[in-house]
Amino acid sequence: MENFSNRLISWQRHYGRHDLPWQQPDAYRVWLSEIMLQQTQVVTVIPYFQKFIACFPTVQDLAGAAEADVMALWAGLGYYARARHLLAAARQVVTIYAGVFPKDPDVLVQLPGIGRSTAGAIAALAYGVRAPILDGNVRRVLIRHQALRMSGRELAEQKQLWALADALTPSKDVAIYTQAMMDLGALVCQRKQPDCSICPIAGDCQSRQRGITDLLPLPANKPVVQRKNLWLVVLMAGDRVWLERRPSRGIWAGLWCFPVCDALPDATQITQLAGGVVVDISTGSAFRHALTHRDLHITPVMVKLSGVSVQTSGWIRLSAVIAQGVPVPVKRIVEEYLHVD
DNA sequence: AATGCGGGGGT
DNA sequence: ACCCCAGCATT
Repeated sequence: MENFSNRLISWQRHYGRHDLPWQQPDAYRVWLSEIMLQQTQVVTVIPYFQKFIACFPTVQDLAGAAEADVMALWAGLGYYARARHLLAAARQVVTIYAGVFPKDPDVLVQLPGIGRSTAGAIAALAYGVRAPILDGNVRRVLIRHQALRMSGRELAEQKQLWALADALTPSKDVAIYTQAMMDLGALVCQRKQPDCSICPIAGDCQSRQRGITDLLPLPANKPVVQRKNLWLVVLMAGDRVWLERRPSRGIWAGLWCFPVCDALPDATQITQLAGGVVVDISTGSAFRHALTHRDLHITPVMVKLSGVSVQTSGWIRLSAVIAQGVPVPVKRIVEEYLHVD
C-alpha cells in the first residue's frame, strides 16, 4: 500500500473538487476564501466570495475600500471581526509586502485574522509551501484514521493533532494534498454516515478496523448557552427607519442595527430614543436567533413617528437598509414587516 | 487557559 | 424544540 499522502493525492486528482471559485493559483483569492471559510461552509461562502471578487478584484482594490463598504458586503456571513481583520490585512499586504502575500506561514500568521491553519492553507494552496493545516475536516479525518478517542477540542488534543498533521504533510504536491484533506472531510469522511467504501485511506483506517468510525470524534463538552430576550425597536418616519452603528466590540460589532433594548420599552423610553411624536406602537411576534454562545429571543417593536427631522444621518431609507450592512435579525424584520428586499 | 464571536443545517 | 458544525483574537 502506498503511503498516506500519495493515496490522498491520487484520490484528489480523480475525485476531488476542482471547480471551486477560488481554486486558482492566486494568493488573494485563496486568502479571501480561507478567511470566509473559517467557521463557515462552502455553500454559504460562494455567493459572498463572488460579490467580493466582483467589487474588489485585487488586494489593492480591497485595501482601498472603506470599512463601511466591506462590512456591508460581509453582512449576513457572521463573525464580523473577520471582515475588519480582512481589511486590515489587505492594507498591510499592500503597504508592507507591496501587494504580494508572503509565502512563509510564520509571516502570514502575523497578519490580522490569519491563524496557524489559515496560514498553512494559504502557503500550501497558493504557493506549494509545505505547511500543515488543521481545520474541522482535517481534524475529523485524522481522529478517525488514527482512532483517537477525543473530541479534538481540548488544547492538549489540538497539540497532538497538529503534530500528526505536520508529520503526514508531504513536501511534494502539498497543494493537492491539502485540498485532498479538505475534500475528503467534506465529501467522504463526513460527520454523519461517512462513505468508507470510496475512501482512499480506508485500508489502514484504525476506526474502521475497530468499527467505531461513527463514534468519532467524541462529542465535545458543550457550554451552557444562556437565553436572552431582546427587543429591536423599529422607529419609522415616512419611508425611513432609524439605524445606529453597533459598538466596535461585542455582538454585531460595527454593523448597523435597530436600537436594542433588554426589556420592552415603554412609551417614555421610546420617546427618548425617537425624538419625535409617537403615533403608534405595536409589537411583532418574537423569533429565535441562536448563536453559539447565546440563545436570543427577539421581539420587534414597531413605532410610527411624526415630526422627526429625517435629515439626521441615522435615518435610512427603507430600500437602502439591507445594503447598509445589517445583522440577519434586522434583515429578517425588514423583510417580514416592512415588505422590502 | 478561558471566553467571545454568527449563522446555518438537519431532525 | 432540539441537535450539530466550524478558527481566531482577546484577556
